[in-house]
Amino acid sequence: MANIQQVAKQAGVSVATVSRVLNGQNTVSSKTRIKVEEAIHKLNYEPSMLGRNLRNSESRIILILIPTISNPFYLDIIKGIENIAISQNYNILLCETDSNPEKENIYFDLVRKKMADGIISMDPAVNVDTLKKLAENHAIIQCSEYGEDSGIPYVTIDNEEASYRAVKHLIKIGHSKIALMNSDEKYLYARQRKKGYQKALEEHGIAVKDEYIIHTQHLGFEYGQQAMKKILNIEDRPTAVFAVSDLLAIGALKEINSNGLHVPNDIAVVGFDKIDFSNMTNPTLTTIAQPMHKMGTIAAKMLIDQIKGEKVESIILDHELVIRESTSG
Amino acid sequence: MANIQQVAKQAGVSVATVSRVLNGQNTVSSKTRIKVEEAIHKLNYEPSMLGRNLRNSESRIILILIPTISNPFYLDIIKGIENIAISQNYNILLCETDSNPEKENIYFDLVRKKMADGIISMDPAVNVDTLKKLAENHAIIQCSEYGEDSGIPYVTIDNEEASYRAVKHLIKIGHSKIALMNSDEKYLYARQRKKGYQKALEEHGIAVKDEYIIHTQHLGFEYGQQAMKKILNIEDRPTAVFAVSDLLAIGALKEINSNGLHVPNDIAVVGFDKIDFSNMTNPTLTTIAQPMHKMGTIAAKMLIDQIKGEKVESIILDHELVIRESTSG
DNA sequence: TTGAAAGCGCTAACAA
DNA sequence: TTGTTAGCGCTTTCAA
Repeated sequence: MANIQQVAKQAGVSVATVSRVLNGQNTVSSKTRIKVEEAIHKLNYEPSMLGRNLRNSESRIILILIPTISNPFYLDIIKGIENIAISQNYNILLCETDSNPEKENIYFDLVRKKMADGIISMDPAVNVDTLKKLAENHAIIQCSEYGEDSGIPYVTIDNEEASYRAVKHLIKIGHSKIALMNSDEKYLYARQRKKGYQKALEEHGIAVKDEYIIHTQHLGFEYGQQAMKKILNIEDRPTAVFAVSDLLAIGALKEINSNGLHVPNDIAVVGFDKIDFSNMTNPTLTTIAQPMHKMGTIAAKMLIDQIKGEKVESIILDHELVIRESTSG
Repeated sequence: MANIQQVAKQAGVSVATVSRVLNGQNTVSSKTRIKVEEAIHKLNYEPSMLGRNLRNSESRIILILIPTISNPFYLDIIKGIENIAISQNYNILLCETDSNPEKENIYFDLVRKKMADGIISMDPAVNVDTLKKLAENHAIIQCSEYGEDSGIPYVTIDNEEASYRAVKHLIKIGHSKIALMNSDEKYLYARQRKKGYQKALEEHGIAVKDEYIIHTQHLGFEYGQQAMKKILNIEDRPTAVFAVSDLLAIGALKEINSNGLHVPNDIAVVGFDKIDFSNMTNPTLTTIAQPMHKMGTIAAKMLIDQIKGEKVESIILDHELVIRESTSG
């Protein structure tokens, strides 16, 4: 493993010149450049990021904080981030927090210790206070999820509006007994989506029944199944369910089927996220599509701008209601 | 952002002493230690990994190479790797190659340039020659997929045996017209699983029919649907399908259902991988469970041993046939 | 157009 | 038990 010294020696130039060639500076005569390039080739030299990073006080690593990699919702966002990152010579450290403050802190330490240049947080359970403090000295962007008045830039969709449209769709096709399968309301998006649900009902003169609103601890299949069990046991059984996540909705689908009921004839189901699986179920799932890839690219661009020291503004992106079999007999 | 110099000054000691405290060496008197710790606290000091890494010629970063993050098969393996890595103070760079040599090379460069200490490769499409060359100077482990005589240590399961058991199960429950939905045979695992399929058939005196063997380009859901279309069009239609991936099997399930046929009454289906979603389908999917989490932890341990300069041996782990509704009416 | 030299922040060998 | 100092590999300022 040769270093820059040896290359310089081999080429008969100074290390400064080698560095100039390495960084494509045009203050090097082509004769010297060729000598250097030959030396590099001959010694099979690869510049060390370790030295460069220390010198430049940067790591060229970006942290992505997600609660779990098991939710496919994040996949496209990550791909979006990755596209931009790679094109700008950044690398991505994918960090699963399990919504656990201790694990979270391990990753925060990475930026405190300069192992990472910035963070894109997608964890709704993130400790906003810690994040705020960190944001004083480091580049941070919130993606999809955000703390209400954290002052940290975010890119997201209008959750209330999306939820409102989903429920309105159910009302339009004739439902009035609509259950909401929500996650914990400690999360902002959960509160926003509940608002949209309420707004749609109220706008159509439908009373909001507390017993129709079920909360789940996490956004997994099994939680959707469990929640659906409860819904099926409600005396005045709902004829439609709006779940705030496709994984929940798919769990609900499964539970409804297992009970010999039919979707959408007996119960219509709407999900949220448009994950790949939502098209593989039987019936396919009506859902809200977020512009995930775009959200990722924008978040990455915002973060990199921030790392460069530029000021960035929060953005709210459009969403789309995708109507499929689970709401159309 | 204070550095070690300033801490030393503040504490009235040398940088060496601060470094000793930082690294928990017990050659520091508790009086001095306390002075240093106070200084650290007062200055809000965080040691820079950049300096430490350069000095120690390490990055404490491990690369995981996967073809795509969209296949949930990798999730548990990654979690296993992560567990070990974090406990040993390593971080993980998740690298999606898209089975594209150029993208692959970007990531290989990371280890060439010391930005990463080693690689766990799970990409069946990886260029084995490049990998071999890289392995001369760097720590590399192959996980799940491996080059036959690359000389690079691997951890995997016995694919032929697993496949053999899956097909034998289908034979035992009365099938003799069994299709194989395989991926491209340029992949070793595809060849091995085909062998197991053939072995099971031959052992029971069932002729292997070429037209019953369908190849797909990728392991996505849609590819399973397409392949199933072909199988349904075979004149002497198979009564069972063994797919080498759950995603393919789920696509097959969907296609069979869409054609008004019943699983398993008309056609039985077996998958491979036991991804989470394989339990959410209707019917639930019979499949081969690989010990994914364990595979991940072992791969990580092997890699870290290798980074430390130890010699490591390849390992073959057990698998399990999980019988569910798609093969039991 | 090139080189000498300082320094990024840390660890560890050696000396005291 | 502590301090001095060299040096990990690189970039960049300054001078030539």
